[in-house]
Amino acid sequence: MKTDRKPHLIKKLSDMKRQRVDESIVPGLEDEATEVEHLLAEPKSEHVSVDGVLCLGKENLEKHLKMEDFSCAFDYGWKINCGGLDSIHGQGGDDLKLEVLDGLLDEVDEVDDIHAAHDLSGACEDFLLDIEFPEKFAELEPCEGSNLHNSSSESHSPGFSGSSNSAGGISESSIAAVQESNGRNGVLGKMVNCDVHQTFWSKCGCQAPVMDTIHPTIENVQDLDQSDDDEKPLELESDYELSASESEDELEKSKRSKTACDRRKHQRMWTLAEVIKLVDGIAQYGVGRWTDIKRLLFASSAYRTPVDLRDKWRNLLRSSSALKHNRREVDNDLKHAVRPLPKPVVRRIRELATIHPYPRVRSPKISPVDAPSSKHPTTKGAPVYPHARNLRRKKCS
DNA sequence: CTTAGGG
DNA sequence: CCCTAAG
Repeated sequence: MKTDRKPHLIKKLSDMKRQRVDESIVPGLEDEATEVEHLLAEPKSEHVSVDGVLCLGKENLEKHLKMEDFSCAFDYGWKINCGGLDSIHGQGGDDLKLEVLDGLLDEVDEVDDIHAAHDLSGACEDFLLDIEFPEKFAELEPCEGSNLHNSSSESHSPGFSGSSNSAGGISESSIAAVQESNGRNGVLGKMVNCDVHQTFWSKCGCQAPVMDTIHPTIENVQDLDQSDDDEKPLELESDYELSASESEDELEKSKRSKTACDRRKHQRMWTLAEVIKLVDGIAQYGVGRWTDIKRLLFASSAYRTPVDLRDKWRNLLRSSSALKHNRREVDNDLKHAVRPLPKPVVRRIRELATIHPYPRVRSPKISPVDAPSSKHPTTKGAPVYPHARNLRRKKCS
């Protein structure tokens, strides 16, 4: 089964390379073209993908297969949870776990999609969500106290978002994460490979020809990318993950009309890590400081505009509140969802949501005269900005 | 330019 | 995600 695919991949790779050379630069592709360029030219990446695809005969094969068999996924997660953490500096630890787990989840997703027949995959996913996460987060939130902390005191307790200091703490640990995952080169390579393919095609305007049921997801690269932040030429944060429904959607879209291609161009799937980062950012800087959050936590991602962050937050609020209402039903849905949201994350979202409810018409009609009796904008306006406005760079020559 | 809101 | 209005 796996072996059947490999030739395809190899062929695809060379195929893709040719395409790139032939078409050189497609209009409107320049910036992104360089991305692909880097991907293909970068010796490291090249090596990875080639290695991943070709050298499956080595120990990679073992890992590769193991991974696809999902057993490795569990083992991996377990290792991180137990032994891996110890060797990692405490601060970034939780972040690492999150990031890694994010990738892990994605992979489980992938595996799930590929071997849809395997009940085991689903079980694994559930397990990871229900068991792994709570345990990991238990370290962040030792008790329910965090909840009180947030609702009672204006300033969020530092302990609340243990992963808040991600900006700095992440770098070391993420590297460790990458190193940790060396054994996954098989899968990684495959994913990189696919991703290049996907990325390349997406630049051309439309959906890449569906080559396989492989869903490229690589969090590791993202981690690396984000750790070094600021200026990383390797801008291939490629958590492309096309869900079944989505690829359907894409197909339908391109089928419908080619002019519709300019709208809904490339929507990047939000990874769990991103969502967590977003939540962290909101916890730190407050709701509405999208630019700040973007610059501080999403500096490395050229996409993800502040508006995107806001939109995502809006959606997160929606889903989280939906889950609040009838937990039973939605919970079930979430598990079947392509992108299940870990409960701890949902919890945090809800906590933040209670602090600053999304800009919603709270007061349908406030008399402009006596409305500003108290100057503080009730809730959302300015939660508490430690280092607020004057932080932003002002080009006052 | 940034944010809010609707599509 | 995209677009627009308002500060």
